[in-house]
Amino acid sequence: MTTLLNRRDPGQGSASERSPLHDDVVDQLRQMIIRCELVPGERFTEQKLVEKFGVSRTPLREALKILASEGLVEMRPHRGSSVSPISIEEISETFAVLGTLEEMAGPLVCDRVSNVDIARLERIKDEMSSKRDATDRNSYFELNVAFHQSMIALSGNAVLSATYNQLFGKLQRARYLVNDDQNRWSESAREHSWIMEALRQRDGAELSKRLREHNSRTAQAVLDKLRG
Amino acid sequence: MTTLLNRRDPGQGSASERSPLHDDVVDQLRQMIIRCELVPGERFTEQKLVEKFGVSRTPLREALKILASEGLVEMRPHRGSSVSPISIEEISETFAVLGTLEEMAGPLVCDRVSNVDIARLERIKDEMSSKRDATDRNSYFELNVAFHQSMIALSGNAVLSATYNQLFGKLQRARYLVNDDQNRWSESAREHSWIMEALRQRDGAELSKRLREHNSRTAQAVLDKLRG
DNA sequence: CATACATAGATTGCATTCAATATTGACAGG
DNA sequence: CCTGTCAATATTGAATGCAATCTATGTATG
Repeated sequence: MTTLLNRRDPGQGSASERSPLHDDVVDQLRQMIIRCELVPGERFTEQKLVEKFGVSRTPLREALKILASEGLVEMRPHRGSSVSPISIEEISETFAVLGTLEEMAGPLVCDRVSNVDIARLERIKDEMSSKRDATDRNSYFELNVAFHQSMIALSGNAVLSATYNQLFGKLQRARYLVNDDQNRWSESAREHSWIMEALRQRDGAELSKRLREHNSRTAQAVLDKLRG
Repeated sequence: MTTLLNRRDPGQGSASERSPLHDDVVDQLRQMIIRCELVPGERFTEQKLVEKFGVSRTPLREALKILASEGLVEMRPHRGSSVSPISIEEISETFAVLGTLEEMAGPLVCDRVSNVDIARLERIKDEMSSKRDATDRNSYFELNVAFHQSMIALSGNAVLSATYNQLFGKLQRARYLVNDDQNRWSESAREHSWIMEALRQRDGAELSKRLREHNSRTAQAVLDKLRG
């Protein structure tokens, strides 16, 4: 492959929708980091990445800056960039904050959620279950992201939602390392069902409780795996 | 003034501490935006900023990208950058999230805070009071930032702290527009004292409650001002 | 007179070049 | 043999130049 980029060229579609180059680089790099194709701590020279992606240093560096602001890469002046190491401490702290945000969202979501919204979430959950034996865990991952982020988005608080998504993203790598655990997998599916049940009943307090429980269990599983 | 930048040149001090150019630009621009010297919504061409700061377009653009990730500027492809408008909705939502994070921090802080920490916060609070009649509100502002951010930092959860600081930063502009209200000013000073009292007693639940109360009142004052 | 289109100017996106800094390796001194 | 210093190389930081895109003005047409 001469370039990793596979850009959508608007061609005739609604023109002027061409995305900046660095956005594509960001997306590609983010995925590679989340999927641990770039191992945590690994240092990369700009030259290597330039060759890999087939772009010049300017958009590449813009991409690195963005990923740095997301916490996925670290940049030290004059010393290059590297993939952020996975810190168990940081993972643990992130789970704690996410749990609090989910708890906050519970009542807000129940106040606003429509039947259509619930149906959408059910579909996502069911599709996730159908991927039970999936050989490729990437689609399961995407669905899990969609489930949780869609849920929080229903709170109607865009700042909450954006903050949540940002922190959620920082956990993806750690989750990825762990999601081959079949026990935790089915446990998680059950918890998703409980969560949906509370949502259908519009019981905000109960939804908060179950979200936190789910968060707590997931954190436990991820951290156990990382430590063991 | 030929350039707005006033860089610290390491000279002989611990060498190699030279910060990248764009960091200085970021700091300057951030302050100008927070202090509303650049009015919300205002569009700026890169050329203008290049002349103002005396740097080339490359570091300037890097600076804009960073501020965009902080939510202070908006960049649209091929259409340039502008100061993010202040949205009352967004301000309100941000206060809500901050309140939740402070509530989360309360018990954590009380579990870990030392007498030295408390003394440091007291000093900040007292200094803030001494700036009561300050003609320049900038130092009051800095102290208020220090008070709240130092408090949350004592939680020991670095992710919580970073998230809090980021959101706090997005509110600074709105606060700045409001802080000439003398009534709210003295009310706020009293609330700070109450907060310190709960902290001295290491009463986590009470600290959470008072932090949320303070947050709620501040939000009310800011939003009232913005609406009126 | 209003609207659509075309062209010129302005502005941003990307590539390349030049400068500053860090890293590596060799060599001299202890 | 180890350690500290200095030079050579590699790498990042900043500036400049070129190409692509948008915006604004003026003209033609209904």
